[in-house]
Amino acid sequence: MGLDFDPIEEARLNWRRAGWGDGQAMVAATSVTRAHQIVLAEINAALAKFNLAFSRFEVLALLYFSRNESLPMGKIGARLQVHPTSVTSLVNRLADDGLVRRVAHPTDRRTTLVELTDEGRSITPRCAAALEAVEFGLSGLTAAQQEMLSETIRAQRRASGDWTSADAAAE
Amino acid sequence: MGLDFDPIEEARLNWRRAGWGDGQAMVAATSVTRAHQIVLAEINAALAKFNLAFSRFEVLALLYFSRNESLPMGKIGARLQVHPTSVTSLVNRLADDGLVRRVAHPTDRRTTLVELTDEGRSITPRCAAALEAVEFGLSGLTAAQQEMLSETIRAQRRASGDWTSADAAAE
DNA sequence: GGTGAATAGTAGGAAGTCCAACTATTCAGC
DNA sequence: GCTGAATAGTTGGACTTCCTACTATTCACC
Repeated sequence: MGLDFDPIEEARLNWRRAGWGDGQAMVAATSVTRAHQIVLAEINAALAKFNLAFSRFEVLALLYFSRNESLPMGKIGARLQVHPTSVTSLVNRLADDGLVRRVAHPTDRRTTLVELTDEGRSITPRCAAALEAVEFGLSGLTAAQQEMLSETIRAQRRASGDWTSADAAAE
Repeated sequence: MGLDFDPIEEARLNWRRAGWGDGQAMVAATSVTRAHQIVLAEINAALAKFNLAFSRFEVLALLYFSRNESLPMGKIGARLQVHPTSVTSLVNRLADDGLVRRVAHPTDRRTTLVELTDEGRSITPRCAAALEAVEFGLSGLTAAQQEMLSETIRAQRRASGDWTSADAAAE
């Protein structure tokens, strides 16, 4: 906020001056970190009136989209790519707020299903509208820039093995 | 891991199907979140042997680059764009590990200076080399892609007021 | 020069994330 | 069918982040 220069550009100059490299990867990684910070802050501000944070909304949206509005904990973690303990924590808080409930799996007693409550089902589209209204914190970018950002990161995600290119059989 | 489809592309389809919008901003924001997750995980893995996390390395690098290898807490927060309480927490842990120390400001008794210890000074370039070796977790991208990513995010950062374009007076 | 606003930093608390360790359940193979 | 490996979740702890106070100090202005 109070700076009169781009701090990341400054870091690149310092990095080069120290002979640590061209600073390109450093700048890219730092930019990603900062972009995440910006996006998360604006998203959370938009969701504050619903008493939600982005990660919790992601769980609600995932359930909303799924066939029976219910999914096992593990599936949620795999889809959102978060740690099992994070899923436990998120579902705990969502359940505290009455937006989801835990249900026993009919055949596998190891598995816990999470399903939307009526309140969860009703709040989810309203949250989505609030997020669309602020363009997920990315209103500083044109549609083309948003697209380019997504595509570039997609290359990185593919390289990181986020998914296998659909030649393989189903799980 | 484990998925045979791109979960973000899947989310875009669901988003459209529900009539919530074109999903472009959602995909971009989700991509940024995931990119941050990937980058942070790889960076932290590279720094694990130094018992550091990225945010702590950022503090060390900033001090390393500054004139007297010391800065006020507040300046650190402004440069790294993190909350004052985060700076307190980071400096606490760096000080616990003997990499920095707190020093009283000579004239302003409100201010606390943070300066590198000998150990901090010696570890910093070695961490930088470790990060360059893994390209900050972005080795899945070409140099051109890294550059494009940085430039696109730069537009968002400018729109978010990360800095004022050097026309304004100093702070 | 004394009062009130601004500034610098810290403390306590909530949330999110990860890890390691643990319980419970299911499955595989002899 | 029994034993051991694999799977599903949870618990407790560490770390990072932010927020809302709060203390201490400095500055601005009457």
